[in-house]
Amino acid sequence: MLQLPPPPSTTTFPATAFSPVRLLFSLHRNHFTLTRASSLPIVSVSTASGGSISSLDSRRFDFSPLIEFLSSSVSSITADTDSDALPPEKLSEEELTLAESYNSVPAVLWHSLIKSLASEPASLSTAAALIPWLLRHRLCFSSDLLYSILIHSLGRHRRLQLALSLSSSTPLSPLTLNALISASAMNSRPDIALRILVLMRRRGLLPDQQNYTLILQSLIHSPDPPDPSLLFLLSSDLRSLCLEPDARLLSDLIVAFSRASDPDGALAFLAQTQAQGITPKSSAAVELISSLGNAGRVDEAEAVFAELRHWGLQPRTRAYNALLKGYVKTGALKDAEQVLDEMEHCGVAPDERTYSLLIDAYTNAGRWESARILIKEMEANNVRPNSFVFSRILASFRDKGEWQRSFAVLKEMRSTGIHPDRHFFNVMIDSFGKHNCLHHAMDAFDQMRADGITPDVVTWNTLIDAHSKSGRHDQAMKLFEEMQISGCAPCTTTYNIVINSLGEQEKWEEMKELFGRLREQGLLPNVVTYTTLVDVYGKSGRFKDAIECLEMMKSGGMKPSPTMYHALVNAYAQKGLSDQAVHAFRVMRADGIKPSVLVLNSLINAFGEDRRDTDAFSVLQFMKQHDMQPDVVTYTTLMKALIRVEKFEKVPGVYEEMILYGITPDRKARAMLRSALKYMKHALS
DNA sequence: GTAGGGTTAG
Repeated sequence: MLQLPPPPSTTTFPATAFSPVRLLFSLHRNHFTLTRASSLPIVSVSTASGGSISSLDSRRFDFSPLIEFLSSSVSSITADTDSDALPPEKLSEEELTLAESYNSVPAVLWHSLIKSLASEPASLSTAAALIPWLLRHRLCFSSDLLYSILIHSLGRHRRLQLALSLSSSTPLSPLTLNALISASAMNSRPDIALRILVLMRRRGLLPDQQNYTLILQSLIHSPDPPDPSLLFLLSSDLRSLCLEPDARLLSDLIVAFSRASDPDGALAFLAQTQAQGITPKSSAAVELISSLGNAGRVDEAEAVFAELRHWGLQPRTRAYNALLKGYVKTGALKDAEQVLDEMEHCGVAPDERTYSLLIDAYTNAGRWESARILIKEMEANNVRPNSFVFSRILASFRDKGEWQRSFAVLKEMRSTGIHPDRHFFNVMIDSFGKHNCLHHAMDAFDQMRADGITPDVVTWNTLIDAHSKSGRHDQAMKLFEEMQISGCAPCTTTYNIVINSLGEQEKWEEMKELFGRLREQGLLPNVVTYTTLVDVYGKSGRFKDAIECLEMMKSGGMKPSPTMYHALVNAYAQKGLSDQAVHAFRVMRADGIKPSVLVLNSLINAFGEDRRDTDAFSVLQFMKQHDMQPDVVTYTTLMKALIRVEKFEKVPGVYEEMILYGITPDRKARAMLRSALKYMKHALS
C-alpha cells in the first residue's frame, strides 16, 4: 500500500512514530525526505507552515496501482519508444481509467514520487517510466523539469552512469544540463561536470552558480590534488562569465589552486577576494600558506600569515603548522624554532604535527639529538608521537646513507611505546634495500610478519626491486611468485620492476610476455613502463625497439616524460651516436618538454663520446644562457670529453671553473682531473 | 574554522 499519510496537525508528527513504516520528516517547508522500512517507496510531505500543499491536506493518494502498472509494463515502455508518441485515446481503457484517477494530484507530489522511486535501485526503472507516462496523460508538465528531478535524484544516490545514459534520450535543456553537472560533481567526477559546463557555455547557456561550487567541492574533496587543466578551464570560464564569485566560491578557488601546487593562481583569487571587500576563510589562507611553503616561497607565506592577523583572525595551530612547513622545506631551522617560540608566546598549543615537522627538520639537519629531545618534550606535553614521525626520521637517514641508524630508530620508537606500522617497515626495508643490505631487509620483512603485519604491494615491490638492483634477479623472480601465492596482487609498479629486471638480463622474450601479462591482469602500462622499456632496449643498443615503445606510448595518448627522453638520449650517448642523440633531443623539445640539466649532461656525453668536444662545450653555453645551473656531472663529463680528444691541458681549467661556480667536486670529478694530469705528465716525459 | 603529513618502479 503506497499512500500519503494523513496530514499531521502539529509539526511533530506523533502518529508516524507508531506507523508500521518509519517516516522521517524534514523540518523545511515543501521539502521531502523519506526513509523506508517497507518494500514500497513512501512519499511523505511536510506541511509545517501550510503553503501550496496545505490544500491537499484532506486528500490521500494511493500510488500503488500506478506503480504496479508501470513496473509491469516497464519493459514495453522502455523498449518501445513509439509508445511515448501514442495519443491517450489509443491506450487501453484500463490505463485511461488509471490516469483519470490521478487527475487531481498536484505537480509537487509527482516530483517527490519520482525522487522516492529513484532513490531505490528496485524502483529506478519505474521512476524512469513514470515520466513519459505523466507526459502522455498530461498529468504533469515540463518534461525537462521532471527529467532534471530524476537526474538529481540519481546523482544523489550514486547512480551517475544511469543519469548520464538517461541524458542521451532526454532533450538537453538548461535544467537537465544543470542537473547532470550537479550529479557528476556529487559523484566525484568534476571532469565530466566541467565537460557539460563547457557544452552549456558553448550554447550560450548559463550554468547555475551553485554548480561551480559543487564542481570545486568535488575537486577539493578528491584524495588526489585537483587537475590543473580542470582548474584552468573552470577559472577562465568564471572570468568570462563576468560575475562576482561569492565568498565561498572564492575561498574554494584559493584552496583548489593551492592544492594543485599553483600558489600564483591562488594568490590571484586572494587578490580578487580582497578587491571585493571579502575576508577569505582562514582555511583557505592556511592552504595557501602551505602551498607557498611547499614551493619554497616562505616570504610570501609569511606575508599571507601576517594578513591573517590583519583580517582580525587569530592564527591557530594549523596556520602555524603551515608556516612551519615552509621553513622546514627550505631548511630554515632558526625560523622553524622561532615559530614554536611564537606559538608559546601567543598561547597556541603545538600539536603532533607541529612537533613532527620540527623533528623532521632536525633530522634533516643531522641533529638527531635535538630530535630526540623534542620527542621527549612531546611526551611531556602529552602529545603522543606516532609511527609517522619515526618513518620520517628513518627516511631521512636512508637518504643520508645512514641506514645503520634504522636499528636505533626502531629501539627509540619501541621505548616510547609506539608500534611500528606497515609504513614504517616499508621504509625500513627500502632503506636496507637501497644500501645493499638484503639480509637486514629480509630480517625486517620477517619481523614485520612476526608482528602480525601483512606485507602489502609496496612491501613486495620494495623487496623485489632491492633484489633486482643488487643483481639477484632469480631471487627477485622468486619473490614475485611468492607475492602472488600469498594473495597479494601485483600492480603496474610491480610489473615495471620485474620488466626492468628482465630487461637488464636481456631476457627479451620473457620481458615481452610479462608486458602482455600486465594487460591481461586488467592493469595499464604507464609512462614508467614505457620509459623502462626504452631504457633497457636503448642500453643494449636496440634502438629500433626503443623508438617503437616510445611511439606505442604516444599512440596510447600518453605524454612522454622528460625521463623518457633522457633514457633515449642517454642510450645514444653511451654508444657515441651523437647525431641520433641530438635528433632525440629535438623531438623532445618538439614535444614541448623543457630540457633538464640531466638530459643536457647526456647530450654532452654524446658529443664527448663522438669526439665532438666543441659541440659538448656549446651545450654548456646553452645551459648558462638558459639560466640552468650546471652540476658536478656536467663538468666531469666535459673533462671526459677533453680527455677523449687528448686535450689534457684544458682539463684543469674546466675543473677550476667548476669550483668557481661553487660546485663541490666529487670522487669521480677528482679522478677525472687526476687522470688528465697523469696523461699530461706522460706526454711531457 | 575540525582539516593537513609518511612508503615502491623509469
